[in-house]
Amino acid sequence: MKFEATTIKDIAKVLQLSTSTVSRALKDSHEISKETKKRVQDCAAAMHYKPNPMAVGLKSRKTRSIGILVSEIANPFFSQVIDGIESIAHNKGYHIVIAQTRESFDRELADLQFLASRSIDGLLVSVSLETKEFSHFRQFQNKGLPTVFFDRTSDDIDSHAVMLDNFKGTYDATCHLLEQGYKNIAAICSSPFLSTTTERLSGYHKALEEKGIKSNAEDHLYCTLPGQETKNIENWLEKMLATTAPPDAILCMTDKLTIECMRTLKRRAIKVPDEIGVAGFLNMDFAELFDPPLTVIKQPAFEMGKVATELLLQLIESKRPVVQFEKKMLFPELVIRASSKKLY
Amino acid sequence: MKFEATTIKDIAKVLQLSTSTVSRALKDSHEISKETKKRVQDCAAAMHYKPNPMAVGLKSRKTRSIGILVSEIANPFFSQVIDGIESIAHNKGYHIVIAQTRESFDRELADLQFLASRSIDGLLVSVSLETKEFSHFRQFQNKGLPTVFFDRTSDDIDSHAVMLDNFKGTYDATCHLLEQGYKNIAAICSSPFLSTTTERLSGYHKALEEKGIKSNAEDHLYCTLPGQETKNIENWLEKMLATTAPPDAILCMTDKLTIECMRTLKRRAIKVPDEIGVAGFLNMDFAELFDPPLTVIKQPAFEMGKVATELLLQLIESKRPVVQFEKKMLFPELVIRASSKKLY
DNA sequence: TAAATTTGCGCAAACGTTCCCGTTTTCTTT
DNA sequence: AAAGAAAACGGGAACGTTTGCGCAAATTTA
Repeated sequence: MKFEATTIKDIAKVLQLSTSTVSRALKDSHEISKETKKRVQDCAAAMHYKPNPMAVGLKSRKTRSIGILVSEIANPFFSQVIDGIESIAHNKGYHIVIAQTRESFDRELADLQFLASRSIDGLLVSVSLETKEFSHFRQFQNKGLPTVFFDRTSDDIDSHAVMLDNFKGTYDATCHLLEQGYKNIAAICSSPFLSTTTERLSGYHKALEEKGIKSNAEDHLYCTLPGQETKNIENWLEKMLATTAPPDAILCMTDKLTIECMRTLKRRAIKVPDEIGVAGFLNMDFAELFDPPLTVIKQPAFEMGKVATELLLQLIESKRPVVQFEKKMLFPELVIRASSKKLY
Repeated sequence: MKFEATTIKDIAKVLQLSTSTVSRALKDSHEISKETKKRVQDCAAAMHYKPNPMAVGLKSRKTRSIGILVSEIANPFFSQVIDGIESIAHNKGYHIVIAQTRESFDRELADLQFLASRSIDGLLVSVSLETKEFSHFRQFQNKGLPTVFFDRTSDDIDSHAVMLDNFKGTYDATCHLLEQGYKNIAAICSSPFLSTTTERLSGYHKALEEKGIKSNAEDHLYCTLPGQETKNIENWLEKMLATTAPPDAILCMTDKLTIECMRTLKRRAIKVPDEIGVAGFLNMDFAELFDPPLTVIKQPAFEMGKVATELLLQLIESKRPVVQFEKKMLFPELVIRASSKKLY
């Protein structure tokens, strides 16, 4: 199947002009007369002329498209971020091209190659669960690929980044749980190699510390393997409940973990918040409809997508190499609901 | 910022060969000697050669990317579909390029232009809420753009399509509600111009008819305007509850409407299912965690994305124009939970 | 052993744009 | 009125690939 489209040549032939003149006329160049410009532009409109992006790209070495590398498109948080990215990109005339790593480092590597082989002008990345070092990104950055990290990022990479104030998120949530009177707050978190995890853990620890509570690391569950969350939580909970001082509250540090934690508690018929309090990250605007309504830490996901894209476009369109990088921080919102209200 | 990459020319220069030989050697052509091929391929690997997609695209008129046009990326149903699309596309070496209409016909038109101006090899579409006719798609199809519709589609378009058995979805759900003893089942649905809406309505009507119940159209709420769902449902519910025979159950015909309906009921402190039963479309795997656990019609969204993409790639890669079009139908799953269990 | 075929490679055009240089015509300037 | 400048346009190379054709050398066939 082929797709015939009008080119500059077609217009040139119809109007008895050269392709250079047509090209310039379409660009509203000063060295073309008013009348010729009008003729060309009218003709182009009539013939439904659209510049061939690949020809333009080949000349200009620009594609007007930006790549997105995330772990899972269907994760509501990421799809909200992508929504934000698209909204800015669309305004500025950029396409978005998406690849997902499914939390695999190998796929991250492959996708990066795939995207970076000059079919994108810039890259927006949230690294995979398995990613422990960033040399592959640095390599492409050094080759001139503008890159902005969001959500999951790292200190030892020189690049723009947009992230949540993760510390504040868990600090506030933990303080809230403590205020409610919970004494023994356990934590379920993702891979300890993720920046988000360490930041969230330290917010949690800080809050405990301030109350003179020392948290023992055995209370933490690290879900390092993607897809194993349910089983991990199940086993961990069993173990925790059997201890002499079982937790009276759980803080879940990612959306998926919050959901899976609630699911496990429900399956085991453990009442929330009666028997155990729950708070956690969750980026859905209907957490109020849960049983019980969930206390959540909400991220400005859409906003994060927008900010990251603005930074990236700024990078792409800058004339001279950028050496000063910005780290933008966005703020979480703690929405308190029944799941964390201690009943006396 | 520029992005230098090795080209075929560079390899040719290093190896003292012509570009044509290099090109052919990389394609494993039979008219190049074994040794030369090896030299070229080794050299290409060493220099990290990647073919320039735009140059290839310009020659071949293929981009190895497929466009996706949906109303909302962040809608969980669509993001699951996109997940399915990506999984197939990635395997076959295709990029995905996404645009969202935000339910606006004008944006649909603009995005279609944007995508179709030869930067994609094929298109996957779920039309906007406002779309009442399909001539714009037909126009691009006739120009040779392979197009596959999914979810929201139409009978009067000649193209592959993948859709849900919407009739079965609402028929089964309505039968279930009737079996539970609900007598007066109201319906909340989306725009009546959408294929999904009419099909879902007819499944609902058929089930009622079989029980000798005639449904009056005044019981239906049509949410035609995107973003107005909450207000519409609020007003409609108020009106309905004031009638002499208020509904004892509600069937919600899209994910968003199900959520908004539950939210409204909760806000008005109407007990489900005690005062009113609820069932509806919802594509989240944690509907069990709602209060009450929700009876839902689940769509195989991931599967839908996969099937649609397979059809599209088949279309793209077919030698001769395809004239026989397939309509594939996928089946919904009714998951019965507490929200629709009538209490006696 | 001469003719025919095969093997292996290079030349150059093409894909649709852009842009650096001309070249011609018209308009200023002195 | 002659010279210079500006205005308006065309020629053609280049971006990185692919591919039909041509051509020499090596190999097979009669």
